[in-house]
Amino acid sequence: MLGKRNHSGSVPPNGKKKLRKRSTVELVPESEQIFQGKVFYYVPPDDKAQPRRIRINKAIKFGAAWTTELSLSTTHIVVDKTLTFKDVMTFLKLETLPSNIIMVSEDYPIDSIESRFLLDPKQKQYTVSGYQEMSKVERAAPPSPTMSEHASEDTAALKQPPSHSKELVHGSEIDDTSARVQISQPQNHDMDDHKKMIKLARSMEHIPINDEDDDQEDDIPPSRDQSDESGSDVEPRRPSSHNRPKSKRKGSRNLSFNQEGFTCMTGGTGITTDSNPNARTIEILQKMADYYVETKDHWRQSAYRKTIGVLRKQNTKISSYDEAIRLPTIGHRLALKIEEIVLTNGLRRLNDVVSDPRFHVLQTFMNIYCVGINQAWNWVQQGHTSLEDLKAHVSLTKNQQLGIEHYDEFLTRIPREEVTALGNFVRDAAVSIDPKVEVIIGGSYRRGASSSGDIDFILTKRSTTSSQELLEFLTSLTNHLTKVGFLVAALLTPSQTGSKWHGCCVLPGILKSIWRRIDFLLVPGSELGAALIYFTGDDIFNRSIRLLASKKGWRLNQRGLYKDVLRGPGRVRLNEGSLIEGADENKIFAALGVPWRPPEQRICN
DNA sequence: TGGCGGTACTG
DNA sequence: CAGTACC
DNA sequence: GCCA
Repeated sequence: MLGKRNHSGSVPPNGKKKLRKRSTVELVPESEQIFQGKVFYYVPPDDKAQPRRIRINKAIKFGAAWTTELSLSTTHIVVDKTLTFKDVMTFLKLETLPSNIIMVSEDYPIDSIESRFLLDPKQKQYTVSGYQEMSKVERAAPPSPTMSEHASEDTAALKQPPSHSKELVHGSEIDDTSARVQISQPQNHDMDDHKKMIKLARSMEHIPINDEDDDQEDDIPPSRDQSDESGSDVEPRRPSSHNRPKSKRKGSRNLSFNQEGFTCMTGGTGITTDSNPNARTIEILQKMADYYVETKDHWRQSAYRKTIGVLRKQNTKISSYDEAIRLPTIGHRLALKIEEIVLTNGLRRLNDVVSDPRFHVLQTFMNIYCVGINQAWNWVQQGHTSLEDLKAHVSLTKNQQLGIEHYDEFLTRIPREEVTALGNFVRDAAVSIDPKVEVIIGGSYRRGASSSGDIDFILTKRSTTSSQELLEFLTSLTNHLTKVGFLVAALLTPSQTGSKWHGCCVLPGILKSIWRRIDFLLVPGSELGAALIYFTGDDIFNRSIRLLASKKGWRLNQRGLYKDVLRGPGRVRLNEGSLIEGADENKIFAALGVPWRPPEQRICN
């Protein structure tokens, strides 16, 4: 039933589908792997039904990769015979089929395997019903109600949107690092198998990566900084051979984890690594991380970002598998990849992705403010290739329109001196409205960055105990700053219980000044410490220290550190907990057993 | 095998 | 609710 | 992706 399915589907809120390792699937000899380099997306995209599971496993056996998330590298959509073309397009929320994806019926892989050869997908028996009519005539044909009972069950499954978590299953452990190249070039439907094979062979010849040159690293001199990237996570490191779990700290629970392993315990070095011996490796891994954004595989992306963070801290070049695997957060596959990068100056897998023009389009779209992976992916799927396309053909929210209008500006970094100047401007205005208000610049600026992606302000007042008490002040401030031409747009304003304001500003009186992203956070004095930790970051540090708190049975957020937090299955929080400390940054560190470190040493990314 | 931060706002 | 954002 |  559909209700049940939808319900259970939404229970694991982050789509925890997991990559099912088919280590049990034994591959046929490589020469017989007719699906080598192909990536199959099945509809419905699961293997819950026994027959489909068997078919999928068989395809994997013959070299296919199986994905449950449509992505740039998908080569085939394999459709259950009970479904029509329109069903599939509706399910995928597509208007047209991307030209380089082949849609076939479920018989296609089976027959190909039998004939030991990639068959012509255009043959009638492999086309999905409704496909030809749709492509010939351009009329909106009503869905043919010719479905068996079995079919209706499967269409019910389609109600579940194709979001969340992808699985890419290769038959062997070797997968992506190895020579299993993803073929992502357009494969015209009228290209015959022979030509395809030639093309495939050719594509496997190149090893080095194309530097698509768009990455002028400019000057990111000292320090990293915040908003250039975000959304990684942190977790304990391997117990570093020497220091053992040792005694428990403070009144905390039975600590069955190694606190020393948390990134927040050591933080960043604080040293400004200008040139890192692992720069090239980092560059490639960063692109891999970008690629995994594309696949919506958030956690895999995180793993890459963590690895990048670790490599950045090394002052020697990590060249071999053995060197790499000893480092925290670097496991078997990343160690393999690091070795391959050093050896070949690139990663074969990546080459195919970055050379796909859609990859760049996707990245372009995602750089629009308030456009994320899902929106960007949908637009790419619909065939849009430029910001002009979007302006002309899709409906944009107000913020997205602003994002496009000021696309380059929002990507332009703000020199530290300008942040200081903007800060002074805000401070003067704030104090003139309420002399008791304090203005603190947070974000990468507080971490000492020489340039920032945006400007973050904490607005606080000693005597206050709730952010609402500052709402009126905020209104006066934004009104005033708007009137004098400092604030030029509001992107997000606080709800009645809210505490954040997002918008844009310029330094008045400067010709052709650049629009800057600016954020205000209202903070009562009683929460200043927690807010400082939050607003100083970086994001990796925040995740690490919050995870640490959670392992102790506590909770850290931007308002305070709380104890006695009960959590249910999946760490779902069941209660608020009771406040340990909120006002003093230092005391929060101390309570958690984290050695104090100044903001500059919280750069973990 | 199931974790991987915790929150606020929009549509 | 999903999506996007903040660090 | 990695880790407990």
